[in-house]
Amino acid sequence: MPELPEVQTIVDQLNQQAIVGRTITAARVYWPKTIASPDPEQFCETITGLTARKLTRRGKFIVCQLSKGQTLLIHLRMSGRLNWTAKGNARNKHEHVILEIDQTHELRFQDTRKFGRLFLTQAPQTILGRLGPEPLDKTFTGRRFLSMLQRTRRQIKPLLLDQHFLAGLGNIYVDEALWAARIHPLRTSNTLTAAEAFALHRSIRQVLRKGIMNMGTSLGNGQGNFYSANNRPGKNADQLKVFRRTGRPCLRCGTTIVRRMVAQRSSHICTKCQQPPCDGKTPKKRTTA
DNA sequence: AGTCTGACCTGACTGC
DNA sequence: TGCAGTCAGGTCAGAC
Repeated sequence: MPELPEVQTIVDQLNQQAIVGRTITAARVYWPKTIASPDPEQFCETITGLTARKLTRRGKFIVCQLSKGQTLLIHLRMSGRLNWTAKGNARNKHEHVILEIDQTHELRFQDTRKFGRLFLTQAPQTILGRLGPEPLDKTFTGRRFLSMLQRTRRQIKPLLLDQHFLAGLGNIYVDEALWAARIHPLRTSNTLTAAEAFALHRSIRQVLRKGIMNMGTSLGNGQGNFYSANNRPGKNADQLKVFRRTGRPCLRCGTTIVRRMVAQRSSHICTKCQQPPCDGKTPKKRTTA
């Protein structure tokens, strides 16, 4: 669930906790599969005693540069959270990794669905290097995006979800960006006009910036919902124009928003604002939620 | 080259 | 009230 704005929110808050300069004084792993590499025992042994040098984000990864050339990469996947807490508070059953900080605090990796992964590595580029450009980076220009779109003939929605193509977008912000740019999720990437590509480029950056400003999107109250490191939900849900608005009127034209499956992902579309491609293909119908 | 499926997991929700 | 079935914001490997 956490996409770029949610991950950025967590990174910003952990930086406010002044995590940089602090030392990991112990590590415990309760669900071994959470540690992608090295093996959990080696992970605990290596990370203990290391000091945080810098905390940043790349795509949906939280990147924590540590002393001795080590880097901790955290991917939250669907339901991962980081809890910052005083040492010694009772562990909840979904907290799978605990890093003790300066013997006084704990950074806990909580993950209900257990899809999230932690990597401790001296070569983070072997993982991060496979990611596409950062959508909010200065070098990600409209022209560059246009040329990226022209190099392939994939459906635009799964393409935008592909982290190797562009890093950081997930289902929510892709639906929002496509709606804002009036582009149907089934359009083939290389059929977008330059004007459409520029509009989509603009809308991607806008929805992400707004998501960050609102400190992420939280939907409902479930276990998998987004909560920041301070245990606060994001405020972006009210700002969503199309995602999970099935059956309600489009905020631009009043047409009823529909939900369709596109590349096995639920997609929310205004069929008037977002004209389907003219190749005769009809999207698979799906019951509305 | 692009698309699709299943796997990884638990909890929330729906319908009977 | 309880149970079974379905679905969910992500990513990857492997088959076609």
